[in-house]
This record gives sequence, C-alpha cells and structure tokens, in this order.
Amino acid sequence: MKKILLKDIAQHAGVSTALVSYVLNGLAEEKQVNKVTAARIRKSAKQLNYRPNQIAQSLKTSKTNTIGLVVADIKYRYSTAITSVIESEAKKNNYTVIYGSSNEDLGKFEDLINIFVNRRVDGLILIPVENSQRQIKLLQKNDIPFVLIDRIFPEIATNFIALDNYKAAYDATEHLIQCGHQRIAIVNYRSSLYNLQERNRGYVNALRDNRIKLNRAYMLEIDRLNAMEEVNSSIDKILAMAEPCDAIFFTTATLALHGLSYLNEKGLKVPDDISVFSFDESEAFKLFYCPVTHSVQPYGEMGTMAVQSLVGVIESQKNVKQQITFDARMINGKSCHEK
Amino acid sequence: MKKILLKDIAQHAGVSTALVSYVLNGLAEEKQVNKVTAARIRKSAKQLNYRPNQIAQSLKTSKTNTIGLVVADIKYRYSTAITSVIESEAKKNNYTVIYGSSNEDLGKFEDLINIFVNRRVDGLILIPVENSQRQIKLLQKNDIPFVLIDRIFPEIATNFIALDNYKAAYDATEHLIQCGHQRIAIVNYRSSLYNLQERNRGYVNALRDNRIKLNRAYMLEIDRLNAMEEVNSSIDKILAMAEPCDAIFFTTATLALHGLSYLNEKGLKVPDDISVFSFDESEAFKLFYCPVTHSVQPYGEMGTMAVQSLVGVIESQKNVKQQITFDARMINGKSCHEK
DNA sequence: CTGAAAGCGCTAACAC
DNA sequence: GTGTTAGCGCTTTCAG
Repeated sequence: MKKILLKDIAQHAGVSTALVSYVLNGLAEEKQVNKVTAARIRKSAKQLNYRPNQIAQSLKTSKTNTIGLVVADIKYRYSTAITSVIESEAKKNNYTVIYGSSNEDLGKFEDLINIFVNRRVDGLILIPVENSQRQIKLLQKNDIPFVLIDRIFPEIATNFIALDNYKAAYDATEHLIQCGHQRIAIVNYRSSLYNLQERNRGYVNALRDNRIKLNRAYMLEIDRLNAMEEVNSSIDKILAMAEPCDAIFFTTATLALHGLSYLNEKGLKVPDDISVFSFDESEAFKLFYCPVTHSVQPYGEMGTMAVQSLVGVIESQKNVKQQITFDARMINGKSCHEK
Repeated sequence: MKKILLKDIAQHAGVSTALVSYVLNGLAEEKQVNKVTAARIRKSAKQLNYRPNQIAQSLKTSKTNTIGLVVADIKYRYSTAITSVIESEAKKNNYTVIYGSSNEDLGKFEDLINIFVNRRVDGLILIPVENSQRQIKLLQKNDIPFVLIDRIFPEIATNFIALDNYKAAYDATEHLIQCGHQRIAIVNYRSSLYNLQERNRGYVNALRDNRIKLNRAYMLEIDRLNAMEEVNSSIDKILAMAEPCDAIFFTTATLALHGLSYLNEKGLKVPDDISVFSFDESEAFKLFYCPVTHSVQPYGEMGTMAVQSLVGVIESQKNVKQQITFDARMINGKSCHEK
C-alpha cells in the first residue's frame, strides 16, 4: 500500500500543499482558508487515510514531542508506578515517552541519555544513578531541558521533583520511639545518593531529639549487589548483640521485603519479637500476616508534576528552576509494637 | 551552544559532507576513503563533539531504529518483566523502545498504535487487548512489522511469542489432582482472551482425563474491574457449597494474590484447609507463610525472542511467520496438600 | 578517492 | 485566499 503524502492529498483536493498543511494543522482560521476548500481538504485526507510523517515534521520544526525517561531499574515499584503516570500524563500533553532503564549503571545511564539526545527528544525525565553529576551538568551546559525525579543532587541547581526524605525518615524513627523502642536499627543501602543519606540523617536526628544515644552498630549498610544475604546477616548481627535491637527501620521496600522474609524464616514474630517500619510500600506486604507500617510516596502527583514541569520548560523555553518537594504519608499497620 | 552539523565538520576537516557521512557511518573502507582523510574527519568529529541528527537520518533512510511496545498494563508483573528484557535486547540490536500502556482499553490501544505508526517506528511488539482483532488485521494490511507477545489470536495468522497456556493449566490441575484433590475450583477472569480461555480448557481436560466430573459451579469468573471483591465472594461461595472445594487454581498471579490475602483474612490455612496453585508468580509470595506452588513463564526468553523475531522481520523484509510457543515451568512450593 | 547536488516529507515565509 | 519554494540535516548517486 502506497504511503499517502501531503502532496497526494493536495492533488486529490486540487490545492497546494501549503493549504493542506494549514488545514490539517488547525491553522485554517488563522490563515483564512476558504471554508469550502478546507472541508474538501479534510475530506480528501480522511478518504485517503492520510498519516502525517512525524519524522519530516520533526525535522522541519525541530520538535519531536518526545520525552526521554530513564529509570534506575524497572523492577523497583517506584519505577513502575512513576512510569505509568508519566506515560499517561505525557500522552495527555501530546508527548510520547521513550524509555530506558539504567539498572543503576552509570555507563548505561550515559548511553541512554546520549541515545535520547541524538533522537532529539524535547526533554528528559531522569532518575539519576549514583555519581552521575558530571552527566547532569553536561545536560545543563547543552541547554537540554530535563527534570530529576526521586533522586536529586543538592549541589547542582536543577529542576526536580523530590520527596522530603529527611522528614519521612525522621517521622518513621520517631514513630518507633513513640511505640516505646530505644534500640532501633536502620537498614540502608551503602550509597552516596542524597535521598538515602537523608534517610540516615532523619534517623540520627530523631534519636538525638528524643535523647536516645546513637549506636553506630545499629546502622547497617547493605551492598546493592548482594542485598538479600547482607540483610539476613545484618539481622543476625543486631539480634546477637549484648543489647539486641527490638525494632528495625528499613529505608526501602526492597530491603524490608528481604528483612521480613528472613524474619519469617527465623520464626520471629512481628511485632511481638521485633517491630518493623518500611520506607515505601511493596505489593508483597499484602501477604504478610501483619499489616506493615510504612510510608508512602505520592507517586501519582510526583509523576504528573514531573511531566508538567518538564513540558513547562520545553514550551516556555524559560529557564525557571522548579524544585518541588513532596511529603510522604505514613500508613499505620500493626508491625510496630506498643510497649 | 550551537549545534554541530555534518557540514561544520566537513568544513573543519576541509572535505565534503559526503566523505564525512561515509566515514562516520563506517563506510570508509567500502568507499575507499583515504586513511589519512578518514582519520582527520574522525578527529574533527570528536573535537567538535558531533552528534548526528537522527531525525534527519531517519527521514532520509526511512528507518527510525525504533520499536513501539504496547503492554496491557505496566502494573502487571508480566509487563514489567517483559519490558525490561525487551528494552535491553532492543538496545543490543541498536533499537530504542517507545512505550505505552493500553490499560486494557481498546481505544487507548488503537491510539497508541496510531501514534507509533505516525512516528514511523520500524515495528511493534504488542500485548493486545481483548477484541483488538480489527486493529491487528489493519496492521497486516498496511504491512507494518509486528509481533504479538503473551496474548494471541488463533484466528489471525501473525508472528507471535506465546506460552502453551493449555498445557500449563492442564499440568497445574493434574498436579492438584495428584495431591488427592477432587473438588478443585478454578478462578479466572471473565474474558474472551484466548490465553485465558486456554487455561480453562486445560483445567477441564485435565479433570476429564482423570475421570473427575466437571462441576460448573467450581468455575468462577471474575470481572477485571472489580477483581478483589469478586475473588472474595467467589471464595465464600465455593466454601459454602454442599461439597465445598478443597483446592483452588488461580489462573493469574493477581487473582492468587487477592485470594491468598482473603484466605489470610478468613483465617484459613494453606494448605491444611485448602490447597492453592497460582498460574504465574508474584513477588508477594515471598512474604506468604507458605511457599506457593506456581507456574512460571520464561519471561527472559520470550522478551528476547520477541525482539529478535521482530528485528528479523524488519531487516529481512521477508514475510515469514514465526510462531513460537514456550512451556511454563512448575515451581513446587508447599501450598498443595498431599492428602 | 572526492565533491556536487538531488532529494526524504513537511512547514512557513513570501509572492501573487 | 492560494500557490511557490526554500530549506530542516542527512544519505547517496553520479560525475569527475
């Protein structure tokens, strides 16, 4: 089946390509096209089932109506949730999303950005990986519109959509304290990522403000590449201490998942033997015998705002800095024992 | 920062744009470009940090190196798993994925395909929605390369990557029978989708082959839009019968998730009170007190094959039909009671 | 070995 | 109101 071009329909309607272009792009009024002619053009287009070649349009207008999205790992619940919102919000704004996952690898992160830039995406939504500051600065230097989401670099002035990780962690810790716990462990990834560091800071400060002495041995650091094993051994460690922990604050849902699964395995009961708080939720909590107390992020709003913020930058070409921070919500389950 | 064009680097290297194009596209040998000139060109390109405009390339070559992927719903584990594999396999083959989710809506499914076609994707990988046959036939008529994955239409001859749903369901049912069950319920979506119908057929035939009388009341149909409630009430129903069921075969992981959660709520013990088999797995099973016996699909291979098959069609332009069917694997947990 | 130039399909300035 | 035409940035034929 032969591809129908603009000039085919111009011919069919007996007019020039300019008129066809005007009419099909909704400029009929503005360009004062004769109503009868316009109708004829629209009819021809429909009849011939015309499909504009968006590649040609993009080349001409230097606008692709495409957003590049790079997530850290599509396996994370956060990525899935955010991707889904971003895609639908983008569609509403007449943008298409092209998509890639860095899998926490800096090289792959850079590759994806390059690919997207070569494809002349109009802008990028990024969940950056650790140590990608250089790449982010490069984007700024090249005037490529982008917005960071979830993970941010406080030392770089960028547009971002973030969570107040400090506050969420502070509140989580304080909640455990209010449940009567003093020996609270925190299980976090070993990472320089600001959002994870902030969770540590929230924990530390909540203890301090409640006059509980910080015990560094209660702060466990997990290697991403070996998370399950390290979570398990960490739990063993904090339970075997002279003053064993009676509560654990997991700073991500994945860590909580590993942890709860291991507690199951060891036959420890939540919350009677040990209290648990999870930063972020997991679908898996649904099958745990006890509702897990956890914080939730406003995925929907974050994703929506990311798109709107980016589209704003793209379409205004203004270089306003939009830095939006959301608060987490706490969902009270039954996994924190009232002493 | 001014965009560097081909002619900028031609100028910088003191040659024509043709030579630059040859060299940067790896045709230096073939076009017998002087090695010294070639080196000079490469150096200029690097020095000026040249980024080819892929839009212009695509317009000229009518090749976008883009694959459009439409999943049914990114919230399904299947979608996530497959998306991740497809993206990375596509990248290996030098394709980028543009992505959309139909959310089981026919209108949105058609929209996405149109958008992707207008963008001149080289091909499509589709998890089609119910009743999308017309749209699929349209693609064939327009000679647009595509491959269906997961869900197929047996009445349309297309390339596809599928699972032998019949066999997997047959095996699942037979497993429950071998555990000593006779009153086995099947909980499935109410849907005309072939893959789900096949699961029913596998169930029915396994019963028949094992001389167990089919009881239609044991076959529950769930409305997708109200799944949780309907699963709950279905479970109530089959337990309240004169001859209550002692085993349930859930035909998707989501259904199993709802079911297990409700069994928890009711205080029923798996497998002592009731056996459970899940078609497909869920991360959530990790937190259930008892390892859930389930089938798993070879996501990785299916996704990889989908890309390879599609790329094969795109690049050969041959119209070979590749129909690939995989078998599910069964993971033995402890959720099926040996009577 | 190298360069000039004709498009790919569309938009939009400009002329009539 | 409408038509002509010059590009957008690249590939590739053809001539030298």
